[in-house]
Amino acid sequence: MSKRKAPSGENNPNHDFCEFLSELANYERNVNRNVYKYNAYRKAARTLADYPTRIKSGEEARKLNGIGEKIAKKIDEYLQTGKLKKLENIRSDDVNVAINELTRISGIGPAKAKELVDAGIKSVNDLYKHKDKLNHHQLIGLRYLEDFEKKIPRKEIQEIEDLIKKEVRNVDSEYIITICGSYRRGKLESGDIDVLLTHPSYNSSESPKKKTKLLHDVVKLLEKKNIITETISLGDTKFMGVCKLSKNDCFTARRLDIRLTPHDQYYCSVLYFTGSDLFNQRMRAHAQEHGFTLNEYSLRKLDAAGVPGDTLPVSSEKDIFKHINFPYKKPEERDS
DNA sequence: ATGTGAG
DNA sequence: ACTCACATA
Repeated sequence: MSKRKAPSGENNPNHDFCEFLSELANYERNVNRNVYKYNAYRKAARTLADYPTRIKSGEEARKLNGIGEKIAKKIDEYLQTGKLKKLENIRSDDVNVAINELTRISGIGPAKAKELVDAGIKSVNDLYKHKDKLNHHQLIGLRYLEDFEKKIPRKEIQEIEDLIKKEVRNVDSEYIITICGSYRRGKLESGDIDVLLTHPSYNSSESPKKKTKLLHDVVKLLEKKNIITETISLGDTKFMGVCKLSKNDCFTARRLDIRLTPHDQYYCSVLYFTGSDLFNQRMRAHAQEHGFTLNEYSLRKLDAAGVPGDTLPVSSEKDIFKHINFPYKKPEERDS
């Protein structure tokens, strides 16, 4: 789940068009490394996803933003034959197949995958023989490929949450910890564990000295307690790595991210990282319409010229909803 | 420093 | 949009 999937609208009348456009988009990005075509297909897919009724012809689609002659033709072909010749070719293109397999590994994106395929490395199996071509992140991705593709049961995240909170607060009871993502939205399983961390002593105006220690101390502690087992990357504000419920091998390795945010920005961050992506998009649009700008860090009023002013005081998620006059939604209600 | 890739 | 790793200058 750590890899982004296409923003395809679920229950819209043009869902199947969106699907094939997004598959074409990925092909252009991954295999041909053509971001312009990639963006063009994505834009067309977005347009169709927002279109309220079923498209009946290429001609009808042609009138829409981002859809020109070529895509209109594909829509006609798809409507008439139920498939796309180009897509059939792509699906049987072994370079495409190889790239899609290699990008399953955390740390391998389209560029690295292409590089590997060009060097004759075309499968996960081949990778074991060419570990010298991989960096630290990718080696971990390869080692834990099986584990990382497994969903994490809610119960397990709950246990990890309790464990992390207990150990961290035992050292400094003022740390504030929230696990965000789909877990916070009440889902029964998640792709990874996204921990948000803050401390009342750390504000956005603060010296940059303090933060360095705050995150690093937590990471060190969780390593000592054998909760964190691997570090993929560690900066002053973001940790990416691996955790296990116990040091025994019988537990699955899980992707764990910890981000440290200033206390005064905490609730904007919690809101943002709880998602869903679609909900965030909707909420930001609403904020815009009511003369505000909302991001991961702050909520600010826009002046007449649309320039952001002072940051509004926020000491809970509800404050944010209240400020922009958006009906409060519990995390469980934020799937769309 | 700066750019690129990845999440 | 932004953070971190890594390569290259």
